[in-house]
Amino acid sequence: MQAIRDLKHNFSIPPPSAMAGATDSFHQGNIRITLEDPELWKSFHEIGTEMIITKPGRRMFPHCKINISGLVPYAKYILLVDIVPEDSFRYKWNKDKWEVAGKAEPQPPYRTYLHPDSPAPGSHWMKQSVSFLKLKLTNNALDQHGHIILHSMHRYHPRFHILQADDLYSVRWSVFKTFTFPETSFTAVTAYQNTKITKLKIDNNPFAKGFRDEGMNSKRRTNRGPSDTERLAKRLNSMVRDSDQDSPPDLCRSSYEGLAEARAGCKDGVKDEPNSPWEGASDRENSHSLERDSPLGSNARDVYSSEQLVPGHNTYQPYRFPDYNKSPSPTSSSMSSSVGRSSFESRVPDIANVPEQEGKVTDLVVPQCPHPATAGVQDYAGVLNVAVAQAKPGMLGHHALYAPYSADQPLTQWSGTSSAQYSSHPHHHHHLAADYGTQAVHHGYHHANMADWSQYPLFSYSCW
DNA sequence: TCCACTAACACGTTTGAATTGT
DNA sequence: AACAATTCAAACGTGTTAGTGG
Repeated sequence: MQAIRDLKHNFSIPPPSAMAGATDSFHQGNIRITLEDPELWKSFHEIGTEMIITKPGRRMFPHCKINISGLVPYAKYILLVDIVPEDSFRYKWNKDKWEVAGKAEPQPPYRTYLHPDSPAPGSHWMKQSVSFLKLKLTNNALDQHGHIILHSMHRYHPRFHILQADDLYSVRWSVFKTFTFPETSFTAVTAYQNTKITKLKIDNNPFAKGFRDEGMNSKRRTNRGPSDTERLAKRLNSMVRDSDQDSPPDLCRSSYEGLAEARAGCKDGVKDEPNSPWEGASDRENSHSLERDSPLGSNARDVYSSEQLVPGHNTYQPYRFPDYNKSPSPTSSSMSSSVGRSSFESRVPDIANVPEQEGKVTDLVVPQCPHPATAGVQDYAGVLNVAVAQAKPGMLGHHALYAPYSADQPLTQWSGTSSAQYSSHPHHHHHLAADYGTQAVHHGYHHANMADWSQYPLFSYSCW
């Protein structure tokens, strides 16, 4: 609990003058991240990526793996991943298509995954690719392992955060870079719905090799003896132990290298697939369009583009669109999206010329107060809600921090730069115009009013 | 009846400790 | 004695599917 208090203090709001200076000083960097295996991600995205979520937790596939450049080699950074809702709907799989099934359920406890190498020097992050292999997704709201909790049949996308800090206790005024990749959006499911996704996963994931041989699945036991109970207990024990043990670094531990060829072949096959899994989405030109996937159309896309939302899921609530009935389906969204996302589509032809894939990035200023604030609900501002697989010296010694869900934090407080402000950054827009689908969007978000920061946490308050 | 979900399943991959070699 | 390479068993991760429950 002392750790929480310390963090709370570190993330409290500093004087406006301090903020202005710090903001300038951190803009000298040019941090870039690229998504590894972009073709694989696109292959999935074109079909409609599904991620299995289970009670004990399931890894993502494709994995979140990135390459980073532009960091100060000797400065220390913390890498975080969180997964945020794509829209405010619940979906269902109906006759080879995803359809809106209703309003989204209330957000589960918000969690952020902290890369186990954090904090590490920039040189460490840049010398090799950074994978979040051990990030797990669960649908268990009471999960004790620190996995990221999601709702089944809801759509999400991961965000990558880079924070310059010596450790979680000394987060200073720094630019909080947030990156997103449109092709990493996915639907959380408890069982695969789209058989094409299943096939793609089996073809690309070595762990699924056991299911490649036809006929083996017919072998199923009907008698489940006591040994099963023992086995289950054993597995449960191992899971508990695993959650408590230090995990080896995730850096460059990918075991899926050498799959590029199979992937390329797979992708080609997908490209020729005439049917989109999203209802009414038939325009191949929009195969990379996010709004194709969302019944919100351009509105949803605007929310997506406003990647200044470092706070938890709950901050999305006010920006959701409860009258989803007005958005008939992803079909209409596909049509209306051209206005809101013109820059995305215009850059599609340029993808081939883009050497590497970058994430959409957001700059955020992480506040820190030199003086501890008195206890109070608002004083929880900025406490990281982090799931960490491995604690380093100086880091939190806990594997998971939990946050109560609340939906009373207006997104507008964090979106001082919505699409309008976003457009005011021509440099970033250039990236958009040239590289959508492969390039990240870079948002510069700077809050003009300190009151905005003082009222809302960077991350939801956590306790354990 | 439908649908989302769970648990058990079998098997390939990964991991890391133990062993052997230099 | 120290280090590297190899071996091997346990643990892990995977999609499938029967069963469950709302």
